[in-house]
Amino acid sequence: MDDQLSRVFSALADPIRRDMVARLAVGDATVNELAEPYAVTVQAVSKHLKVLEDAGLVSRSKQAQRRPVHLEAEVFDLMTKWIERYRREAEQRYRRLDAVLAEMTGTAGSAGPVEAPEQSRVEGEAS
Amino acid sequence: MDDQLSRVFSALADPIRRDMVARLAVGDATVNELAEPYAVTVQAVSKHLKVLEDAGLVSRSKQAQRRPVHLEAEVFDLMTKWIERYRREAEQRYRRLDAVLAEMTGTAGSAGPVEAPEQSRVEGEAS
DNA sequence: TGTGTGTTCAACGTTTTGGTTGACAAGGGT
DNA sequence: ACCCTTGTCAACCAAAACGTTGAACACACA
Repeated sequence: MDDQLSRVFSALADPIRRDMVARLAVGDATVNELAEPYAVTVQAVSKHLKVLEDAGLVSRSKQAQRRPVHLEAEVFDLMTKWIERYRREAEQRYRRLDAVLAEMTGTAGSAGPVEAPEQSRVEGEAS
Repeated sequence: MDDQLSRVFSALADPIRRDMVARLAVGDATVNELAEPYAVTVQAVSKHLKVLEDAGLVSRSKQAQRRPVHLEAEVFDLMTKWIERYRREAEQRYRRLDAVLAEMTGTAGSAGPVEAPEQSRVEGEAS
């Protein structure tokens, strides 16, 4: 895993970690509090938190010997931006295709490639 | 990996797969077209597509001996809903905390747990 | 000063992931 | 009929993910 977007998606791919995020949305919590609902050891939860922290989804402050975990909402925007971008493009294309089909009224199948779009080497992570 | 949300996040955790989604947002493509930009074998790309398909992000139609890949935009909503929900909660809590802090003007540190919120066993995947 | 609590580190085992090569099925094109 | 292209399947491999146990570290408190 290299870039942050990968780390964020990867972090949220685990149900336990998603659940912990849900829990943290309610309020900060300690590692033990977070571990309590699950049938895993505290060490495992600590590792999960490290994953979330590396993704920037969570921060840990050092308060006496316990480290309250805090959810960082900003990183969510990174995902939202990525998702919205391509969802929008896909939907636009869908409408465009609809229009084309309406015009030629059923010549090509609705599953055909749209003009073989030039293989434009998508720039992926940029933006 | 069991539930769809996990599969979707996991699928998008890989840069190549995200790039393929970006490419598919422009228009449908065949496996070879998708494989062309990358330094991996066609078989590897085929596997990536299987992951995307299992996540419901992509569908493959059988057209002669080639199988055009099509992006399914709807699944994105699943993620967006999940993300927005907890981002909103976290931000609300942040504002609430701000208000509390403004009221008591700096008694507790800004990192302290907000009243130890009763360990309310978050219902996670529901909704 | 010791003892207990909260958290992390290190080593280990198992499963999943992402890649490879090689073989094979399914359909055009000539 | 033959081959050639397109894509998948199977077996294998190395590395990463997720869990465990056991030890260590950092503090509070008696």
